[in-house]
Amino acid sequence: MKKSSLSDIAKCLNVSPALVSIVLNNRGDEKGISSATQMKVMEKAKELRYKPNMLARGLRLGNSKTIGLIVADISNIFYSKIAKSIEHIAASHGYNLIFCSSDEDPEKEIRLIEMLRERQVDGIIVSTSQHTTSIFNLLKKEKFPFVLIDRPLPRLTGHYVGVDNYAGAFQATEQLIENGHKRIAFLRITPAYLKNINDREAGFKAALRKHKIRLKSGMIREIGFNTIHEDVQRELDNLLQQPDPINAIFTSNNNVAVNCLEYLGSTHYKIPEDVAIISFDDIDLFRFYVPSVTAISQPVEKIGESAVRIILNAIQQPTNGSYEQIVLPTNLIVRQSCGKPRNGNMLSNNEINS
Amino acid sequence: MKKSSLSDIAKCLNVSPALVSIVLNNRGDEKGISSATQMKVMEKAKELRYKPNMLARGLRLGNSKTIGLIVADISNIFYSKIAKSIEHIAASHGYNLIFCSSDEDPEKEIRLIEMLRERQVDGIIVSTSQHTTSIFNLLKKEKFPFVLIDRPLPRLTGHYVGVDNYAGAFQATEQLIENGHKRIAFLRITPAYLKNINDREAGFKAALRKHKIRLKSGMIREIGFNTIHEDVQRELDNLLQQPDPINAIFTSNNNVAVNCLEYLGSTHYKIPEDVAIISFDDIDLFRFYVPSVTAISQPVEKIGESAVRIILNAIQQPTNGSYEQIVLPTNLIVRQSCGKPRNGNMLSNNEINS
DNA sequence: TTTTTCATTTAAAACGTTTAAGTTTAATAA
DNA sequence: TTATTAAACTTAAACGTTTTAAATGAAAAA
Repeated sequence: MKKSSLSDIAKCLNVSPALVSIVLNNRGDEKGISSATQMKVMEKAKELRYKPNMLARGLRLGNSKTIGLIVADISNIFYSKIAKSIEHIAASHGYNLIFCSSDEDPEKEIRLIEMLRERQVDGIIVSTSQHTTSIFNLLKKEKFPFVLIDRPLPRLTGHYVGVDNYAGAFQATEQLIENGHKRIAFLRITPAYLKNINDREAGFKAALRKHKIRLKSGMIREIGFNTIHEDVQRELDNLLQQPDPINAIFTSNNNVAVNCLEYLGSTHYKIPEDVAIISFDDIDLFRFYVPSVTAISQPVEKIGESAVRIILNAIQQPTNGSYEQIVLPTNLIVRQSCGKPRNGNMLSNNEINS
Repeated sequence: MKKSSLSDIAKCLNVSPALVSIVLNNRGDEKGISSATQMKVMEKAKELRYKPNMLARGLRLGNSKTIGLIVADISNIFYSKIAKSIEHIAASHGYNLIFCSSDEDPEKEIRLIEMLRERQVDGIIVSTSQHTTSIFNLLKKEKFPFVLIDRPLPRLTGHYVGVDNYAGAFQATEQLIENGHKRIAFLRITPAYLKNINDREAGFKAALRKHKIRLKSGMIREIGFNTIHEDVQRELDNLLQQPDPINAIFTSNNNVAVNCLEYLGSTHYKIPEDVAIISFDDIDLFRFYVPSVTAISQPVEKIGESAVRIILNAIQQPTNGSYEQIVLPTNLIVRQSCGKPRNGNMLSNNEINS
C-alpha cells in the first residue's frame, strides 16, 4: 500500500486536487463545496488512509510547525525537564520539537542553528553557549524568531526567559552566612563568560559585602565543563588543606555540587559541621542525600511555558520591535547541609521565595 | 535580507537553477561544470548566505533526514540518556531528531506516530506503550522503518533493542536471596502488559524457584505510572505491617525505588537490616544514598547506538524481511542496600555482568 | 430566447529543490 | 568540408500542497 496524496483521492472521485485540499482543511462550507462532495472526499480520504505531507504543505505555506530546541546537554535533568514542558505545550499548539545538544560548544551551536534554519523551523529556543551576540543579531536582522532561556546574553536585546540568578545566589550565600559560615568558596562552572553564572558570582559577592565578610582571593574557583570531576577534586583538596581552610561551599550548579558530595563522602569531612554546602539547581538527589542538601530551585516548568508562549507569539505576530525579558524568582529549599536545619524532618521542603 | 534560493543565485549569475544545484551538491566535476563556473556559484552562494531549504529538498527526494523518537517521559534520566546518545549518533550521520513524550498513553502514542509520518520522518525509534502490535504491523505493511527500544512487543517480528530483563531480574533477586532475604516483594510498574516488566517478573519468580522459596500471594504489587507515590506508600505500609512482613524489595524501575527510599526514610525501618532493596535501572542517586543502593544497570548508550545503527540500515536498505533483535546484558552494581557489601568502600562500583 | 446570477468546481501557478534528457557550442576526426 | 564527439550548460517535469482567479453549468430573471 503506497502513500496516498491529494491527487490520488482526486483521481478516484473525478474531482480536482484543489477541491480535496479545501475539503480536508475544513473549508468546504466556506468555499461552497456541496456537502455531498465533502462527504465523498472525507470518506475516500479515510479509506485511502490519507496523511497530509507536511513537507509539501510547509513548502507551500512557508512554515514547518516545528520549533528548534538547543541545550548544552539533554541528559541533564535541568534541561530535560525544561524540554519536557516545552514539548508538551508546543505539541498542544500543533508544533513539534527538533532538539539538539550543543555540548557547550559555541561553534557547534552555530552549526545547529544553521541546520535548524535549513530545516525551516519556525523559531528557536536556546540555552546559548555563545559569548558574543553576533549569531543572534544576524537572526534578528533576518527577523527570525528566537528565545534565549536560562542564559542571558549581556548586550542582546531579544526575548529571554530565566531566573534571577543574582538574587538566588545572594540568598544562597546569606543562608550559609546566617548559619555561621564565613569562609565560603564559590565553585563555578566554565566557560567564564556565561552571564547567568557571572550573575550568581555577583550575588555571592554582594552577600559577602552586605555581611562585611572580606572575599579572600582564591575563594572563587573555576570548574571546567568537561573536567568537572578532576577539577572539583583538585580545588577542594586545595581549599580544605590551605592554612585557613574553607568551611562552606556554594556551587554554581547541580553537577558541581554532586561532585563535591562525592569528594566529601570519600573524606573525613562532615557536612555541615566541617563543611556546609548549598547548590544552585535543585535535584532529587539533594532531598535524599544524608544530610539532605539545601539548594536554590528554579521553576523549570514555568521557564518552558514562558519560552513557548513567547516563541509562538513571535512566530505568529510580525515582529514589532519589542522584546519580552522574563526573570522568574528562585526558591530557597532549606535542608540540612548548611547547618542546623530549621525544622527537624529531613524530607520536608521548607520553601522560601527569593 | 530575504532568504535566498537556488534561483536567486542562478539569476545573479545568469545560469540555470539546475546548475547551481549541481555545483552546491558538489557534483560539479562529475557533471562537467567548468571550474570557473563552480567558483562563481560557490562565491555567490556564500555572498547571499544561501541555505538549502530542506522541506523542498525533502519533498523532491522523498526523505526528510529526520528520525522520530517516542518515549514515555523524556525527563526520566533513563530515557534522556538514551535520547542523548541517539541524538549524537544520528546527527553524525546527517539525521536530526523529533522527540515526543507518549506519557505512557497508547492512543497518544498512535497519534504521535501518525504525526511523525505526516512530517515524513524517515524512521521511528520508540519505547512503546502499546499492548497490541497492530499499529506496528501497519507500519510493516507500509514498509516504514521503525525500531522498538527498551520494551519489546511479544508477538511482533520487528527490529528491537533492549536488555535481558529476565536475566537482570533473576540476578537481582538472587542477590537478595544470597544475602539471606527470603520474604521478597516485587513492586512493578503498570501497565500490566509491558513485556519488559513481565520479563522482570518472570526472572524474579524463577530465582525464587531456583532457591526453593515459595512465592506467597500478594508479594507482587502493581504501582500505577501516574500514582507512584501514593501506591508505593500504600503497598509498603501493607507489606511491612502484615503478619509475616517482607524483608526485601525488588523494584521494577528507578522511579519506584526512589519512592520506596522516600517511604523508608520517613519510617523506622533500616536498610538493609530491616528491609533490603534492589532496583532495576541504576541512577546517580543510588550511589549517593546512604546506604548506597544496589541496582541493575542498563547500557543506555549502547541501546541508543544500536537503535540508530539499525534504523539507518533500515532506512537505507530496502527491507529484506529480516529483523535485528538485540538483547544486551545488564550489570549488577553491588552496593550496600542488599546486606553486607562485598567491599567496604561505599562509592566503589563492583560490577558483575549478568 | 437571451442574459444574469449563483452555486460549484477547476486550472494553473507557486513554494525550492533535483534530475533525466536535451541543447548549444566548440573542438576534433574523417 | 562535414560528421562526430566532447564539454558545458539548460529545459522541463516532478515532489504534494494551497490559493487565486477563472470556468462551468444550471437555474432564475429579463
